Amino acid sequence: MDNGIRPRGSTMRHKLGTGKDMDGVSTSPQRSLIAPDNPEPLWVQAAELIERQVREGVLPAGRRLPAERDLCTQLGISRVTLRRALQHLVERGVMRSSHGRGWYVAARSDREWPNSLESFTETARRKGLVPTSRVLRAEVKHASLDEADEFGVAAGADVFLLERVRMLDGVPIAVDSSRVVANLVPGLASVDFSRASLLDELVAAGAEPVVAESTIEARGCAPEHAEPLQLEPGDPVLTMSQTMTDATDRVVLVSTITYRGDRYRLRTSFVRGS
Amino acid sequence: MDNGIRPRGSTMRHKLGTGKDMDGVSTSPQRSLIAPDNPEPLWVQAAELIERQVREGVLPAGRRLPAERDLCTQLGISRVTLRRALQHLVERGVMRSSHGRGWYVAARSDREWPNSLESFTETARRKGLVPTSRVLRAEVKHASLDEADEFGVAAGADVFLLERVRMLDGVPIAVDSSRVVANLVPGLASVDFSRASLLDELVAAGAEPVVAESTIEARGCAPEHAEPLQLEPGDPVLTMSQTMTDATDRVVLVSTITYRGDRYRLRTSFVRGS
DNA sequence: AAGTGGTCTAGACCACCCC
DNA sequence: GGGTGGTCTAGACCACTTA
Repeated sequence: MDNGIRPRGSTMRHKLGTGKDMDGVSTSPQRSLIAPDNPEPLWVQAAELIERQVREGVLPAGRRLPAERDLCTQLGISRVTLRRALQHLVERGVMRSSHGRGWYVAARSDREWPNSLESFTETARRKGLVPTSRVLRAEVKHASLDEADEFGVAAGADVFLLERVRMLDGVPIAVDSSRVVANLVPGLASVDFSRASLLDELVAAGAEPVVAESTIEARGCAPEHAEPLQLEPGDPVLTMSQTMTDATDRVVLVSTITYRGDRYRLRTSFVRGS
Repeated sequence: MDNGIRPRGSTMRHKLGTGKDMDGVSTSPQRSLIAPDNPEPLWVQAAELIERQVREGVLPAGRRLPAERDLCTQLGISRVTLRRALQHLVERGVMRSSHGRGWYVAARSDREWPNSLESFTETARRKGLVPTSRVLRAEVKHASLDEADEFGVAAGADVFLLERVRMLDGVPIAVDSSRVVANLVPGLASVDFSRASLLDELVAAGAEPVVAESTIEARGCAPEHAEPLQLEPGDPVLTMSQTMTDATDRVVLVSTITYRGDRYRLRTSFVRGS
């Protein structure tokens, strides 16, 4: 093998399968893991290929993978790269390793738990419910002193405020109140947020959140949330406040979601240690 | 450099510093990163060394690290190993990289956020408060059908039940109700849990939890929790239910913590993506 | 153009598991 | 002892940033 990175479109550097290799990871005929024009890193492609086969049931829970060194030749990648992919799948709860024994597909229950807090949309998808929104407010206003501090902008700067009732199958579940610095995403005021995702707009505008700092607490329902949530003031609600930052450390989104206590439950799983 | 792993106690393979190297990571005189008898992986040692210097202020927030290739020679490790350490520190919120520019110490605020849900003990430490416990119940009982299912044991098997009021500076904050399969940790009934940590006992018994699946919700306070929490029934409480599993997939701990809504707030930060 | 992080490789040794 | 994952290395090319 040549050293360094091969020209991504010239060399086919592994034999590989006709749909199924042994009991291991299978690849489609005529097409290897490596899509010559795929800009994604190899380890991402490898991870996606394996995860897809797990999701589709080609690799059932508990199945042992071929040995790393075998997988390497099958996929045509180095062991370091393969292990990076597998490590990624461990973090996603898809695979588990056992020193001296091998790699195993994780139990289905492990895969159903998000490794960070499950978002409203993810919950809906997992449960097969249809998420919808009713917009209460969508307007540009001037930043208060507190908001200016949070976003790191001048007080009085334009801030877009979006307040929505989030529903599952038409049943009101939560009130989402989000704020974005207006000049980060031009044209926000003209978007129909009963359908659109605020997060998608941020990503499209090049302000993708990468870190979310969250606090979660239980409170009594505030009077202004009682009507949209069909609750009495004082009834238990779960509030999650998040501050999201992009890769350049800009605060791009500040949101507070207020869930009906009896209609929503946050889920997460995490690895303990260090 | 020789190939493979050098004998960990024979070769000193890097020059290195007299307390401070340029503006970069400093190492103590007479002692390099590599403790010959340290069984920890090199990348863990490297990560700990850097994080220590960040915590102690030797590397202030925003400071740029020396280039990877320079750090490698300073620390006497390969670039792959160094990058593994740095990647680990990214996940812990200690460092950030900028393609083409360099590595930077993350803002202090980022480091104060736990990457998984902050535990009661961690909260106490962060705030400088003293965590204490009052034991309500500590007894061995027979597993109910539900408990048997959760733990994967036979109904009627011995289960240790521990119920405590958790306090900060003497103020009641939460009621913690935990269950452990009794034969996993012999002698549990004789431990004084007003001081001891149940988690520590599990670790000592070789049943260290590695994964915790958690659900979080807001409820009205149950009658039996009203007195220990000094609340009225129906007042908002935050409940977190956790199922912890060890490396061999055994369920080792099932717990429910009920926090006073007005006295506790969960904190977490996580990386979005994929 | 030089410097820096991001990706990738081939090959080595170590530690654990099981026969 | 053979197989398997875990760690580590030296060196290469690519992509972004800065001057």
